[in-house]
Amino acid sequence: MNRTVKLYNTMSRRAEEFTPTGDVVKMYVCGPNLYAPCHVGHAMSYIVFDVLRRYLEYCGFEVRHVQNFTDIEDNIINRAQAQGVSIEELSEQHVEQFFRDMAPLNILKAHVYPRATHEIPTIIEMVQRLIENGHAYQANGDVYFRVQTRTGYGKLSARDLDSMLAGARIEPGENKEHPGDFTLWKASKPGEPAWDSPWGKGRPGWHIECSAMSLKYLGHPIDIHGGGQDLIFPHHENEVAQSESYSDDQKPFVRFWVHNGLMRLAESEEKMTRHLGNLVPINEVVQRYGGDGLRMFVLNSHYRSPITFSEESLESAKRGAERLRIAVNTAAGDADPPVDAAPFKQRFLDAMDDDLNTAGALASLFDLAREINRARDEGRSADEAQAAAREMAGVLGLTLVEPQRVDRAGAEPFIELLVELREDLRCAKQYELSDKLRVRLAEIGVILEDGAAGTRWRTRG
RNA sequence: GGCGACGUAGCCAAGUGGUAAGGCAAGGGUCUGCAAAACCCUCAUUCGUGGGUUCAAGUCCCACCGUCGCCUCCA
Repeated sequence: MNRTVKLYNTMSRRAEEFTPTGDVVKMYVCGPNLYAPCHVGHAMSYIVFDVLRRYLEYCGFEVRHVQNFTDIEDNIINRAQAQGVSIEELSEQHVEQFFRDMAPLNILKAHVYPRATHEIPTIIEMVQRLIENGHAYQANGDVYFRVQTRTGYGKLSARDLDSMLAGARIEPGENKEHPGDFTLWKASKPGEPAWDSPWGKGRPGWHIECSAMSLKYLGHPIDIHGGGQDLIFPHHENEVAQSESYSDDQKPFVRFWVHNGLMRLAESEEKMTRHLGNLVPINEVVQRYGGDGLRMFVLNSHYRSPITFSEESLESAKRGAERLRIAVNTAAGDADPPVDAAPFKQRFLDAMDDDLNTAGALASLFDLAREINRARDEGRSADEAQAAAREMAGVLGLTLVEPQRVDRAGAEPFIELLVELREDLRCAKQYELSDKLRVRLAEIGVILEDGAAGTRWRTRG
């Protein structure tokens, strides 16, 4: 399927038609630092890039998806020391947690998950090259990137060195030539994890790992580099500087920079970052609103807009997901004319083409759901339309399966039995008892619906 | 201080020149023993405020008010 997908590129600050360089779309998404569990803000980012990947694949592109894990960095070292464990143990624990958190969100797995500590030789080679071509220098075992050699420094984040210096937060650092220079390699203190290098024992700086790993696993230029807007500066700006300097500006580093807006908390209005201790764990949200609920919440607004986490919005999203689920999963009749999903699908795809307008795409999906429900009420056929709706929901990564609060398979015979007993009670007009059964089942997550064709039941999270 | 966003109904939110999508909530109705679900109807003459451009502006320009983000810990 040949579609024209437009994507907003942070570098050019406008939406551009997306085309890959080769047969395969090379997509690199910045992963988490492994010193604390992921929070809902991370979930938002991974949901956004999951939808981007799903849509590109839907459009017929083959996507090679790489996501790093940062497993060496100050926070990890500090946290590991505080807990009396090695950085390997700490990272391993959070990698496992990461996959446990992502599974219910229906996030497709990346093809490669490189880790900084496994890529030390590549990193060293890269730093060495940067020193050779004059873009980096060593000082007392540290290696810094020389910001002033790059005329384009600041092009991604739309700022220049002078205006950055106007801000008060740049620390000069005694070893740096220029306050804006950043660390490529950091000499280790006694007791810290360290690797041998031409500059002595040390460890990589934060930014260099992504340049090294994207080069190794995808090759430059990469088509899409994604992450949260908080990474634009300094992280991604520095990646651009070092990666393009590495090839002496022979190769652009990234063709499309894609950044999602950030999530913040309603009450405190504070961004949910872990250093503020103000985080909402993913599993807690999933338990209350379901994976689809969280996804709906994220996709109901544009990925570049900031969103505010609130119970009300999550509840609203959860209810919406339920509405779609019922529309798609409840059997309709077989009379003519069947529902024609084509115009809804068209609207859906047009919205997705337009810089991933998931809110617009969802609107079309909801309209289709109404058509399906209407047809069902009229006894008309909706099988194909339901299949189309499932396909559209699938592009958005919505599962539309019932939440697993009740072990459906195990409980089924017993629920059926209760439904049957309740039918008998209703026939005998024993409504007090039959209503009690319905109420009690609802409390444990089983919803009964009495219709003309008998009683249907479903589960609810 | 520098750079950049945003302000659309009770809440969330789409919509970048042609006369306001969608979801949630609310009210009325159909169906039902009662519910639930679903369907139908109602719910912004109006898009922070004031000017301007235009035949036409939520959409472009200017000013003002307000909210928020980034400025080397951050998805």
